[in-house]
Amino acid sequence: MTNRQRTSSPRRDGVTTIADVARMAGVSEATVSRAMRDFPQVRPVLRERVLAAAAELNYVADSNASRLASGKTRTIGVIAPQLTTWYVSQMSAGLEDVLHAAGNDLLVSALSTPARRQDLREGRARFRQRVDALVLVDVFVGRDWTPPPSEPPVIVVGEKLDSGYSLGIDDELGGFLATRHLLDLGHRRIGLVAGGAPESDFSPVSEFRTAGAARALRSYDLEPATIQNGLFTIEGGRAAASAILDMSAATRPTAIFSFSDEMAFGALHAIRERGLAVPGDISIVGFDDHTVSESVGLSTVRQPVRELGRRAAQRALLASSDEPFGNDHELLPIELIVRSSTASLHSI
Amino acid sequence: MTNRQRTSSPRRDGVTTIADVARMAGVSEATVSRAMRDFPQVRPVLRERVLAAAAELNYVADSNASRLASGKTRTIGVIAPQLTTWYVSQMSAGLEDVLHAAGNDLLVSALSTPARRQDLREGRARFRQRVDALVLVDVFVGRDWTPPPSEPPVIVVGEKLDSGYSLGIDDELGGFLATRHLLDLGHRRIGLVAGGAPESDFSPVSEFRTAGAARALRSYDLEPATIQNGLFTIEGGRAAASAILDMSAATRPTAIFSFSDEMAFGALHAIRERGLAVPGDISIVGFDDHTVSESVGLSTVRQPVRELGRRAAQRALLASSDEPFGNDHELLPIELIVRSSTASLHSI
DNA sequence: TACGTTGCAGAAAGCGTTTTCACAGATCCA
DNA sequence: TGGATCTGTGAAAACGCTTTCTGCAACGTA
Repeated sequence: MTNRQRTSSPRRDGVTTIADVARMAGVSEATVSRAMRDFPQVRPVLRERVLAAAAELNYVADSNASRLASGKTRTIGVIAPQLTTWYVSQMSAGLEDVLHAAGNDLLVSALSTPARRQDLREGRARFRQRVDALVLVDVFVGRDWTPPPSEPPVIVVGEKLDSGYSLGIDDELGGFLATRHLLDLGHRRIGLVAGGAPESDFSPVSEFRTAGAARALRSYDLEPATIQNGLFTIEGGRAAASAILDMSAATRPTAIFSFSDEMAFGALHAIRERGLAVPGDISIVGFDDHTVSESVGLSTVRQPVRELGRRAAQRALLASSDEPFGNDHELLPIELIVRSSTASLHSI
Repeated sequence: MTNRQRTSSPRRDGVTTIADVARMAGVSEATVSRAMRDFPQVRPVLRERVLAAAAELNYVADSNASRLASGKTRTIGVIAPQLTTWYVSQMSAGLEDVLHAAGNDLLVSALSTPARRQDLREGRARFRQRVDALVLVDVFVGRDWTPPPSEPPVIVVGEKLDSGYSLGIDDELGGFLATRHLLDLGHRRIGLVAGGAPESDFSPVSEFRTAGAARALRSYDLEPATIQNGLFTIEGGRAAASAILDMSAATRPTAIFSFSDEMAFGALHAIRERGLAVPGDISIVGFDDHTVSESVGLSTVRQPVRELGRRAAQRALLASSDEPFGNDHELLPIELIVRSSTASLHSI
């Protein structure tokens, strides 16, 4: 009965601590700590002994204790307006792909309410000291925003930042490609279904895609026939499309460019509800290349969302180590995918 | 120059600690801790002073330190085979709904590789001492599985457990409803698109839905025309449907019951690829009521996934406090939604 | 007046790691 | 052969909280 010192009253039942391993391996706690983390200065013999003991006892370092001692959480946080969109779930999967492989964890948080800025502040507060880095998906901070010091480094996805690290795609180009495709097919009255928060302006992403669309239209001396806010939701897309279909026959677009596939799905619904056919009566092109877009034959602009997530995670990992981590805006390629939802105007 | 004691060298720059607040409010750290957590035994005057100081200094307790001291993480973990399915992302959203409101965090992890059991063990190990409770979504542990002690309590979604807490829907009933709907429409050759891991058996969920389908068919002295494994993915659904469509005209089903809407989307694609029409040439009913199912007019069995997530979160919260937390299997209601992908056989 | 109580607040002892610091022994160089 | 430089290890000091324990007043109660 010699153990009465530290082994006396563990709070949670049989959790083994570093002390147990040290005792079993006959070394100090410090050596266990070093051996477990593959530090070079521990002799192979001892390392083996420690690892064996750890395995035997099924020991895993308490992450909270190690965080407290080291200042590293091995956790990356992701903040997004909502978790249910296809875009965000793909992104999370991409993040998880690389974080898991690197032994890091993913902490997610939604900014459900509309008061974006405030929530972001709140979101960051909740994550402060909890994560090594933060990935902001689709939460638009304003390009002049600069991450405050004494807070975890931030990776912004979907918006270009003046300073700091951001990544995304060339939205202007995407808008251009989709619109030119429609123009190439002979369409001249083109309606846009853009997106943004309910009562606020369109999101920066929308602005850029709109600009791209406008550029394409300009070469024909045209303007968008109408721009509706589809809120980047299926239901919103349906409402937006309804509004477009309600236009008088003379002005009603013959083609719709929806800034997300999900909104396009809603639009498809609205179109079918009225007994109209796609692409017979109206063409529609989306954006994203949603997983089900191929199934429903939706033409779209593909963006590599999961890959975006992977890159963001790599960057976050980099930022969380103390690597020099410069300002940059990384752009991933996009691609127009033509399926059966768009057709030549003259074939009607 | 009186402060040289503990204030000397903070590791991360200007992070304010409880000591700062204590000093500013002129009380002890213990009192700050108590005041911040609304403990009753601190005088209102002091509480005010503390809260004011904390606000002034923008103080937030370091969660790792408090976890270490208290043994509570205020974090719930969720483990799922993959993050990209609609089902899982809805579930996560539901979890987040209530966790966020309760001031808890959500830690997510995917079990990407096929070796389920092993991964689960690994997943749990990674989460050990990191979360107060674990939610297992769609990872099938076997109904006789019982959570090991000295690990966080587990909530299982989608599988009924003999002991422990689980919740889900009545899958057998769901299978029955979908199949009877098809039978009511006059279909007699019905193909099933079930799901499970690539090389393994069908998942328990699939087994139950199959049983329900069999029960419905039995009243007509029938059996499923075929059962294909669609892997619960869109692509898998497409392949499964292709296999079905390749059957000889005499045996080919006139209707398909797909165990998930996503697989049904894939099936729709396969059907359209062959120039066949839905529901003209073949009827199809799905399962889930995926967000885009309404848009594409897919008949389906709706299950309240997000609500399932909310319940799971509530239960996880309960389990993480030391509430008595009995064994139970909670069932949420499901509902057949008839849209335009199913039609009477005789109308063909 | 003396003696429990009770209510509040501070001191201090953890919580389980990591990391600095000190140190013994081995190795090196002149 | 003596000092100087390495190497590998352990002791002990953080890390920033929570919680127990202790103690001082103020309050009945006898």
